[in-house]
Amino acid sequence: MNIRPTPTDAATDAATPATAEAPMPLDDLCAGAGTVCSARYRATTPDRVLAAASWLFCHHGFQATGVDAIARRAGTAKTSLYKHFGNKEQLIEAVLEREGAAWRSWFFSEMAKVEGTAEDRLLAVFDILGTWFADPHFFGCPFINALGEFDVNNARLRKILAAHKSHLNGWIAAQAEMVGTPDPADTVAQFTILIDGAIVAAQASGNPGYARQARGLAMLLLRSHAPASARK
Amino acid sequence: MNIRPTPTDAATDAATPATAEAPMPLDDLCAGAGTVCSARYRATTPDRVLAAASWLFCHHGFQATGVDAIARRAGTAKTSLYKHFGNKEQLIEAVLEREGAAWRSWFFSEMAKVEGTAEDRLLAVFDILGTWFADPHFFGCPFINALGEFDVNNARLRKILAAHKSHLNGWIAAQAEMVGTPDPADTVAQFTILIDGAIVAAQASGNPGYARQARGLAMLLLRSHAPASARK
DNA sequence: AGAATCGGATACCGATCTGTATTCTTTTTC
DNA sequence: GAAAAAGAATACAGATCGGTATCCGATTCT
Repeated sequence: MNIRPTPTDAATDAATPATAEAPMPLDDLCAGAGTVCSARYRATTPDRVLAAASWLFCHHGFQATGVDAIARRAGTAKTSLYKHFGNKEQLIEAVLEREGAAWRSWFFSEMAKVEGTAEDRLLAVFDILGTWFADPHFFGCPFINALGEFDVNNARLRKILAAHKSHLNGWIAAQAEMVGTPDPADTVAQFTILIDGAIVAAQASGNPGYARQARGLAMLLLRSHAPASARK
Repeated sequence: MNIRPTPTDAATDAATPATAEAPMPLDDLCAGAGTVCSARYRATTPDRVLAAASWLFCHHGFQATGVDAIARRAGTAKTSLYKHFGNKEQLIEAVLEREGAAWRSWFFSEMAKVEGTAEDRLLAVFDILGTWFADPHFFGCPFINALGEFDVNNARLRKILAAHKSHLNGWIAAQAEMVGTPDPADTVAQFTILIDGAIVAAQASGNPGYARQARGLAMLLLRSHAPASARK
């Protein structure tokens, strides 16, 4: 058991194999980093740092990842990293904010492909989650992971988390109103449970199938009120 | 924002206020540590260490908690800690195992008070979760928190996690068979989503009400098959 | 061409980390 | 009461942490 990254990870953690040659391409830098990949950062130094930090944070945790390792993987100097982000805390915040933005961007672009009613869209949430879970390098939601790692009383972090959640929740509430659920706020809370539960269950088990189970529960929920009406 | 424990935490983190006097009573040692409290460790040195480690791990995370801080809070010497647990990894494993055992002991003792059918017991799961969430020092499930903090490929940790989950899942499966759900394995998976989702949602929001929402979803699920029959 | 900015390389600082060695005191056990 | 085990106190080792200072090369802009 390893708290720190295993020795075998060194090859993938570092962008270059000890001998400095050409820097790792961006696509490789964030390979298997889930939502990060969809961001397609431009190849500026800050972007490379963010991509490298995302990968390492998600694979080894925030506290366990050192600044030196991030700079090494990004193929940049620690000096530059600090020049752009100030300190590690602000880097973590920047990573979370960009992770959230990248995830939402990906999610809603997938959702834009869905045709049908608001109910169809609400159910499609879990189909999209399923493709996320099926990524071989799926590591769970960075926000949920950060939730357990940092102190409970961390205002800045909880603010970033709340902002991310409110984006999705606002959309769900709008769909719920279209469907005509008796209390959209309740629907949002119930979907929160289903989404977070599916994420954690999939992460813990490595089984993407929980997305389908959550979808089944959501369908049950939507069918429970309004037996056949409420279509928009 | 503080990654490391805030300076103001020092007063509660340390068992003694810098000047070594009488060691902190065990009840205070694990005050507000949620499930740990229910364990009621005996006052031996290993037990004190486990209680102190649980409290600190849950409040500040595993990686962010140093061995020195654990020994300080336990009112013991670091030497004794290492004599009993070998190293920090084994201490973490011991803490998780004991946390799991304590939680299950508490959970099933609460469940023993529930009268009624298997369906009633399955719904009572969320009432019990609700009392857990309502603890002012509720910090989420230590296993879920550990999931995000440690490396994905951590065999020992995942084994402990799986063992904990299988205890609860086995019980749920038994109840599901009594109720007569079409596929008990499906029911277990769906309850996993509801339970984990409620835990994470309550942790993220600080609102214990998610237990009730999850209970509502569970009731919907149980009522969906077998319209009026299947009582045992 | 000259100036200015950006970024890489390296060494370093103080603090903290896990873990150990040593010494002494207390408690248990026979 | 003596032997033995357990624990406290202290200091320390080696490594790594976050963060900074300095220097130098390359690029860009006017």
